[in-house]
Amino acid sequence: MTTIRDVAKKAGVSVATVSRYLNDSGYVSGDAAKAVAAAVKELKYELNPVARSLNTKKTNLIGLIVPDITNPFFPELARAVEDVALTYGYTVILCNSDENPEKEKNYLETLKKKYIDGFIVTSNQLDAPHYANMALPIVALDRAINEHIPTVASNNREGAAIGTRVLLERNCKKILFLRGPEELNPANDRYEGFMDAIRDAGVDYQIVVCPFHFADSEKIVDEVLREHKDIDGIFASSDVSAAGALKAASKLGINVPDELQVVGFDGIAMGAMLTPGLTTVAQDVYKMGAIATRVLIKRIENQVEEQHFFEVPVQLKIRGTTRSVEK
Amino acid sequence: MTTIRDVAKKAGVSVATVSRYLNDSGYVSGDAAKAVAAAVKELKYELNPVARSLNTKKTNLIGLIVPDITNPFFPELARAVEDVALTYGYTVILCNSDENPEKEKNYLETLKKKYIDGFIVTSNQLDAPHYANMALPIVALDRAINEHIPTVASNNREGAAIGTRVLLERNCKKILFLRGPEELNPANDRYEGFMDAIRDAGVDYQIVVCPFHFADSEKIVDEVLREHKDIDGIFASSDVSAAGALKAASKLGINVPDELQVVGFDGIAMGAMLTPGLTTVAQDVYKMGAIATRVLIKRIENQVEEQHFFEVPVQLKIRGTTRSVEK
DNA sequence: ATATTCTGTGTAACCGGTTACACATTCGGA
DNA sequence: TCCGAATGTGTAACCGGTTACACAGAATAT
Repeated sequence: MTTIRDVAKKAGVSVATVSRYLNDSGYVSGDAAKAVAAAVKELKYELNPVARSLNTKKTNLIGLIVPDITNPFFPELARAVEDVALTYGYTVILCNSDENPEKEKNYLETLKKKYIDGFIVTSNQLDAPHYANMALPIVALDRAINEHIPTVASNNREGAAIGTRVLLERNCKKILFLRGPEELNPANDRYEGFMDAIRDAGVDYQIVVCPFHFADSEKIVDEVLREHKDIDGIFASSDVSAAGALKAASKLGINVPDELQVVGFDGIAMGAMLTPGLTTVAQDVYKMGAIATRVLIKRIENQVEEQHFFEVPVQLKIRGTTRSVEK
Repeated sequence: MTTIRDVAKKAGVSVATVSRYLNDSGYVSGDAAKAVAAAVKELKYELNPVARSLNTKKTNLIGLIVPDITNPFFPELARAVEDVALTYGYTVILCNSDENPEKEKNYLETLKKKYIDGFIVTSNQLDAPHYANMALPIVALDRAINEHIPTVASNNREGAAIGTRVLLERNCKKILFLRGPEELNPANDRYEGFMDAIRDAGVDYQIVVCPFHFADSEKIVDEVLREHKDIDGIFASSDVSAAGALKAASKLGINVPDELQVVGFDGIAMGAMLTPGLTTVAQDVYKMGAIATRVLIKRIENQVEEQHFFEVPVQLKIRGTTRSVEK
């Protein structure tokens, strides 16, 4: 393995000059630069990033902490993070937290020791002490907002209002809202948005808490639909629970969209694959990931950025689980 | 930051003794061990992994190279890899290759410089020179087999035969096989398996090449079904293309499973969410990832392991896109 | 009793970079 | 002409560990 000292010797300069040349820092004369460049080329020298990291305490590594990459919301996020990171010369470490604070903390600490440069985090624990004491750049995604930590999120509230209006405009008379877990910020924002739209609509509605989980949702919706035959619209706080609702309806022989219209939230790829295709309020997940990564890297590289909250607009995708609007 | 020298001073021993104690290597007397342990505790000493890596050229980092984490096959794989890696104290770096040899090569080289310990790779380029010269532990997943690289894969051929027989047993008279891309090994194995089962079945069949992509599949199947109204069974080489087929059938007003039965391959979560639920030959993706990770770590830690090929059995999941067997 | 091996420890080089600081020259301005 | 600033370079300490090697005393073998 050829080292910086080999290069220095070959080029007839000191290691300091070689290092300055390589990092484009301090003064290096044209002659010296040329000599070093030649030596580097001839010796096929490649800088050892680990040795550099030991000094600089930087690694060009960023951590992505998600609850579970298996949840269809996150792969696209991961993809965006990785794409943008690569552009800036960073590499991504994937961490599944299972929403478990211990696991999160463990990752945070282990990787910090390894001189990781920063984290992108999807977590509900952002106010926990291990985040406060991190002293490492962090960007929060989708979840909790903390005044010290920049956050990227969809306009969940407005999106939910939009989704609800889709059902109202299509003459739903009794709407079931599948509210997400109460400990999830975005789920609560969506609840607010639903209320914004339904409050003065003069339409009957019902709210049921339902995890973002297919089988659970199917079961819950099945029970509700059996009990309340007059429900003719469902707004689900996630596409996965919307899929569960569709399954339940299908098993009960309820025709979608003729007897029951369904709107989801998220915009995961699966929505288009269902039959009928799922009408949904789509988040621009890729964009969220890309923004979060850029913001993080800016922080890592000490470029000031006063903006703290980044809202990514949501996009309505009308597909087959809702009818066309009657005039 | 407290260093090993601080600990040595506090414990009244040399840094070598401390290092030996920490690594459980060489001789350390009971007294010395006790003194060091006390000093470590008192000073809250934590070893610096970067400094260690500079010497050992090991980092407890492994790379996971997948074509695209967004493809529903891979998140579960990634999850398995991460879970098992964590168990052994390793961390996972996620790399999307887009099947692009340049990108792959780039990741391989960049991370090798960072002293990454090994790779788990899903790639068709495994015979490319940059793999041969790696001199780093690698385990291949799902794709190409190379005699130097341990491989973990499903029994694709047998699985495809099983899937085909599902249609045969249910009296399909004309079967459409959606063959996967010809440059993909597993797709070819599935083709062989289909042929194994269909060859002497005395049933009409047709083969169409179809990428593992929803919209493309929908389009292709739509065309084929329009042309050949007598097709009453489809075996798709992937669940995603099966979903496309279902969509096409639905748009053409063909009832599944009464007029047309469909079987997929992969077992991704989406299959259960479709209506009707997709009958499929499920791969145990999690297990594949787990095995691959264990094999890789064994190699990294120089534990010999003569076995080179690990086959993971496939599991048939009968759901609603096929009828019950007539007696 | 002597040779050999095992146990235990410390010194210092090494992994491969970065950078503070000292020093020398050159140049522009007063 | 003199001085301070700008330019350019090298030495050596430093980042925080690991480990080869030398050495010493105790245990075992002959």
